[in-house]
Amino acid sequence: MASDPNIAAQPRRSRPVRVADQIKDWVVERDLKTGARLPNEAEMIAEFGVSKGTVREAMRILEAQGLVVTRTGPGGGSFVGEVTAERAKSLLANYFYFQELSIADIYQMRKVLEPELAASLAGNLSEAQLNTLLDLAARYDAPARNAEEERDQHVVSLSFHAQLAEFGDNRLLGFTVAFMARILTDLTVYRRLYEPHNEELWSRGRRSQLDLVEALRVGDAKAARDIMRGHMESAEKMMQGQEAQVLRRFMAV
Amino acid sequence: MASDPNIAAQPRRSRPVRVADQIKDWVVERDLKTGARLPNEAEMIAEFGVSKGTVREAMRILEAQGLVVTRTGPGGGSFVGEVTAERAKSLLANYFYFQELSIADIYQMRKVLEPELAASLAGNLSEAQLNTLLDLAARYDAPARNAEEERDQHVVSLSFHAQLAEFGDNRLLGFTVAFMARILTDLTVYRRLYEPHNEELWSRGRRSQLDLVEALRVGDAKAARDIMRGHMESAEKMMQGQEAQVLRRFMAV
DNA sequence: TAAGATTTGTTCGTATGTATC
DNA sequence: GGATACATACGAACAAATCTT
Repeated sequence: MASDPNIAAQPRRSRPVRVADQIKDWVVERDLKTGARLPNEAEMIAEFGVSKGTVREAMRILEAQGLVVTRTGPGGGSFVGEVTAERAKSLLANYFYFQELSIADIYQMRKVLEPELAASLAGNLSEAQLNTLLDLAARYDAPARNAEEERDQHVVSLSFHAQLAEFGDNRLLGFTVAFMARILTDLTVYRRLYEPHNEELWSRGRRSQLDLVEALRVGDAKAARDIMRGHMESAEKMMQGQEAQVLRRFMAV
Repeated sequence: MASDPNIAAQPRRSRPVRVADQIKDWVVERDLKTGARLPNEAEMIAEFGVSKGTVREAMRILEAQGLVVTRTGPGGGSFVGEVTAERAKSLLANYFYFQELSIADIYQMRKVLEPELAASLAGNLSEAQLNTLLDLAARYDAPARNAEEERDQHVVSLSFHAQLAEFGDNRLLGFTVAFMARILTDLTVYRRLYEPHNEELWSRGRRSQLDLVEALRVGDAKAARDIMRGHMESAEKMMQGQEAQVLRRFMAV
């Protein structure tokens, strides 16, 4: 109910922050849903007894967290805005900007989560969903001819996994898998020049995605898990071989 | 380098968010570290050619994301502020406020991640760290006598897992495990009145934590993994029996 | 302790932009 | 196109916090 679970003595909260907290409480108390209308500026000024500037700063705080959206014009105003997965990923990425994440760290999680996700999807996907996956796999049916093409294939390959994550019912698992795909997408790859393109690894990776879709179609959870586990192990090897590093940057919200 | 990876046509960005983005770019370009000083209000007004109110709204946006902190007085101003794990958890929790998370969802992930974490810690903890874990375990060495005590034990038990998460080197794995512990801590438990306290489950849970610490001490990764897996399975059963539901609320940042 | 300097915090009045009718 | 109802942005003044002397 309250917006502050740990009521530890804060250093001091500025007025805009306190107003933002009050609005959060206001929303939770009334159990307002996405799209519900909030009081307009003038009403908030009266309600909280603060100036326009303070109200506006409070709204920017809530907007930055994705909790409200604002529109100008007649019928405009502020509305409860659902936090999108995209925004949540960006905000979380900002945290890891300050952390040292290695390829090994990411793959330690991918190696257990992706197989788990694959197994839980086996037999639960529609024909349309399976075809969506095949379409993505088809977008790199030829070996990359240069570094740029290889990077493109890498990105598409990751969107295959992100798509898989969206198909599941478990929003927590789906979000986590999609977030890792996003981190890997924003990767700077320092490829060693003398490191040749490994065609055998590429064809194994492609093969495993097709096999995976087939296992999902026939509902073979164990096969899906095993295929994905093997795929993750090769993928990690490839990344390590390319001495990939996680790119440090802030994400737009 | 840029703060906007997907340059898709946005509906329109207000001046404060554009200023906030410019400041982010400014920080990334110069590779400013935590604590580095940002230009003061007057300088930003001159630099970006906007009013004081706009600059302040931009700062509130960055503050809400934990990217800057601001202090008043001489020597005050705005500084690059590391996003804390606490804040990241709060922001992420706001996303799941709008999602329907079940106990089963959370435990599908816990059952694979916690054993993985335990295994990776085996043999890598100092005596002091092991003792910290034992201290936490000692805080519920007697069966709960009522619902309130049981809830307290639940919270302390989760802090055991959160502590474990902090001891690891993998920040991604650690954050994810700690985040799940936090969600479970903010749980509303609707215990069925006719459901008696299950003392056997309690003693098994306590036993497994002590066994786990021992396995970690002697460096037996396989035992640590197995113990944790069993512990997770009992914990899920207990939660399901209590018809626990994930509490919906906004988190303070 | 007290005064002064520095920087953010807050208010108010006014004007402009934007979308709907 | 004009009227209306909103948010958006500016500028000047004053308040509060905090550091130094």
